[in-house]
Formats: sequence, structure tokens, C-alpha cells
Amino acid sequence: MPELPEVETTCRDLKQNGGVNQIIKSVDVLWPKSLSNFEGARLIGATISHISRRGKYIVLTLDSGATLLIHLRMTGSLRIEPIESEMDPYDRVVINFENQKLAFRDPRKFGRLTLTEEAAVYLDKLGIEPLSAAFTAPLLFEMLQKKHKQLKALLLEQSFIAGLGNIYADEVLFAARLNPMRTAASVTLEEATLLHTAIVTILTQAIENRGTSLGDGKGNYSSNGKRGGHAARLKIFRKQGQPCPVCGTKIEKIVVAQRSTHFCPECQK
DNA sequence: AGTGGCCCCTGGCGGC
DNA sequence: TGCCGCCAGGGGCCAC
Repeated sequence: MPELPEVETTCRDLKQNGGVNQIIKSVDVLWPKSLSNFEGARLIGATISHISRRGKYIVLTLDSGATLLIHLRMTGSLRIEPIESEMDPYDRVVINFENQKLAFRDPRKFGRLTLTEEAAVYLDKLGIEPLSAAFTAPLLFEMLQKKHKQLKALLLEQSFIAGLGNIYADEVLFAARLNPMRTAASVTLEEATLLHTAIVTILTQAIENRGTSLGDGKGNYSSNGKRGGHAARLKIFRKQGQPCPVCGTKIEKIVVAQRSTHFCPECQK
């Protein structure tokens, strides 16, 4: 469940439900490739002292000074539950504390846990945090001016802005009335300002709604066992064939940067 | 620098 | 019902 609002929601739930300040007693590794660069046993005895988010990474700071980075990719999710809870068939790594456990569930097995002494090596590659004070409209305009990529492809690039994914990229471009195929450098200051507002507003609202949960509710795309409520607020994503909520024109679905892209051909010029 | 293709994986869904 | 191809909220790597 992977975009910024869903990762942020996961982090908040972890903090609230007891992921912090417990000694790791054992680690069950059901799918070894979920651990990108270490053996599960290396976590035994450690304590997670702090939980934060950077882009789509969940950043777990250990008392040892090392950092455990978790990237959920397409279908990963985390849940904290009592130690005696039944395992899920898609659990790939389970970190056991005394009375609780932290389960990493990931049907498609794309997600990764990385243990590192140098978290900056991974996190410094990321672009600006869109909900930080440093992210301003003039700065976005300046950033766009230097790029000749299509807007959709650029918004998906984590080294540009960290945290946007396919859903929110389409939603913010629709809100800003910008065509996904437009070249970034063609965006005016006024348009960049609209885009900035759209990014900040939509991500903030999505977090308030605990993210977007797609699918049938059987859990494939839900986090922490709870469903995010933002799906009902989506205006353009996977609405192809339906009338644009603004002008009624039929919403189109195309491919940009190898990703399905939804837009209104009338509103987004 | 930007683009396009492939790969990592599994499950759900629409079409026949 | 059964099978098949396509699609999927991500991102790394490689060739051009």
C-alpha cells in the first residue's frame, strides 16, 4: 500500500499500537528475499526506539544506532498484534517481541526490509518531502523548469518529490488541471502554484482519511487490518469511461511512463 | 537527461 | 465452470 498517505498511516498505527520500546526476541523469516541485506537473527536483542517516515520508507531507528528501513512496494503492509495471533499465509517476516509481534505481510513479495548503519545512503537519494515547510510553490516551479520529462513521469520519480505514486500523481494533476503528458518545463508559475496546492491538499486529506484502500476488502491492499477511507474521494484514478466530475467529458485512460494514467482531456490541457 | 523494455511475484478479474 | 491473458498502489537495471 504504498504511497505517502498509506505509509504515513502505517507509521502512525505502529507508534500507537506499541511498535516502540520492546526488545526483539526472535525473527521468523518466511521469505528470505524480503530481507535485502541481512539475516533476521541480527535483529534479536534490539529495540525499536523511534518510528518515522521518509518518502515511502518506514524508518525504524534501533537503539543500537542502526536503522531498519521498510519499503512496502506494491502490496506490503505491517501489523502489530498479540504474539499468539494466527499467522497470515502472506506474512513474509515476523518480528517477535515479548507479548506482541510485528508482521510484514506482502503477497507479491516486492517489499524489502533493509538493515543499515548508514540510513542516509538510502534516504538522501530521495527528493523533497512534499509536506515539509521547505516545499513551496516557487521552489516547485524552479524544480520543474529544469526538467524536460512528462509531468506524470516526473511526479512518480522519488528523487524529485518523495512519496507520490500512481494514484496521487493522477489525482494532483487532475486537481491542478495539468495534462500528464505536458513537459515539466512548460509549466508556468501559476500552474506550478496550482500543482503545489494540489499536492499538499490532497496528500493531507488522504492522510486524514487514513489513505486509499483499493480492491474488494479481502485485505490484499488494506493496511493494519483497517481500510483507508480515501478511495471514495478519488476523482480520476480508475474512473476511465466515467464523466469528469468537473465538465462531464469522458475520462480517458492512457499509458505514460509505463504506468496507467487517468485524465480528463477537456480539463487537463 | 530522458525513454522504453524487462524483471521481480502473486492474485483477481474479464472474456471466451 | 475452466482456462488465459491482462492488469496491478513500486522501483531497479540496462540499452539506446
